[in-house]
Amino acid sequence: MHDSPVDVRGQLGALLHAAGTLQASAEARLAEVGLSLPKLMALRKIADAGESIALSQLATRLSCVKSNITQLVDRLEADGFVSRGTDPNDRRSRLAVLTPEGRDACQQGGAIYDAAERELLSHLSDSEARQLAGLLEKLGSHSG
Amino acid sequence: MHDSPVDVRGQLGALLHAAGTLQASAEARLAEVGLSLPKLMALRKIADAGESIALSQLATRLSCVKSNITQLVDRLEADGFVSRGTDPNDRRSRLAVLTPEGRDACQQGGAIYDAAERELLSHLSDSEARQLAGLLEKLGSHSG
DNA sequence: GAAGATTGAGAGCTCAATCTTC
DNA sequence: GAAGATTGAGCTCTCAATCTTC
Repeated sequence: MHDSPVDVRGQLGALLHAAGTLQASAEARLAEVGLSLPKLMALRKIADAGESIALSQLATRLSCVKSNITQLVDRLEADGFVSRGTDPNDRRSRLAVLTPEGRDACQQGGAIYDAAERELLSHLSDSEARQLAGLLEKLGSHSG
Repeated sequence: MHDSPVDVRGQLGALLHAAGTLQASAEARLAEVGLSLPKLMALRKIADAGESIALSQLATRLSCVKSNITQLVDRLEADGFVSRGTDPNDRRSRLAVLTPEGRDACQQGGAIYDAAERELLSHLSDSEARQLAGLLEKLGSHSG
């Protein structure tokens, strides 16, 4: 449930550890509606794109490799949250289409995720939240 | 190479994203000496414990499940960085023992990791680094 | 029975190679 | 040939079940 069992003796370690803890916490709550973080993120992207999106586009928007999406959609399809459609304009392309069950799961999972986020922020004052966002951005902008 | 392809529209997402990016960056550099982050963390723990430690202890110190350690040590053993020993006092227990190659890898990987950490911190002033540490600690203390 | 380790099944990720379609 | 998707192999991780030893 904690994906990164790393040491905590440094800033890098502290950051990774905090992220891992938060991620595990979010995953645990999402499990109650049959979702994981990656699954929820995928569902949200599909919903954002208007209930249907090419697998290739999904990979780009989730910043991951195409083969990963193939498998993620396989599982989402097995869950009944997504179905695969075809693009009439390009027979190479496959579409991930949200099912009614997928829309429900996205709705519920999204609420859980947003609540987790609000709870996270509730421990920080507005100015602290802004500080954190700024620091993370500063860190992120230097590691491409 | 990026373990968490999550959305970035919130603090939680931003944190997870920053951690993922940093982790990917560290992994990429470690790959040059044949190591991954989990492998390095394990080697460091073994070294810290005096070049030898029970698998059970290793699991505890890396905050992960025992079966994960079994497999991680399998790979480390295949790499030639670790060998399995027995505890004369308890025949149930198995020891992870650092090989000379493992010690070298730990040394080199540790230097790479520390350099990555220094580089990370170089983008922050001392007071910013303290702020970040404080904020992360604040976040972490409320998610058990 | 409890503790230590392992095995089996499976989620989530990567890369390299392949297949189809453009 | 290039783009979209998939498959196969492998890493990291979890949980449940098992085996040995205490």
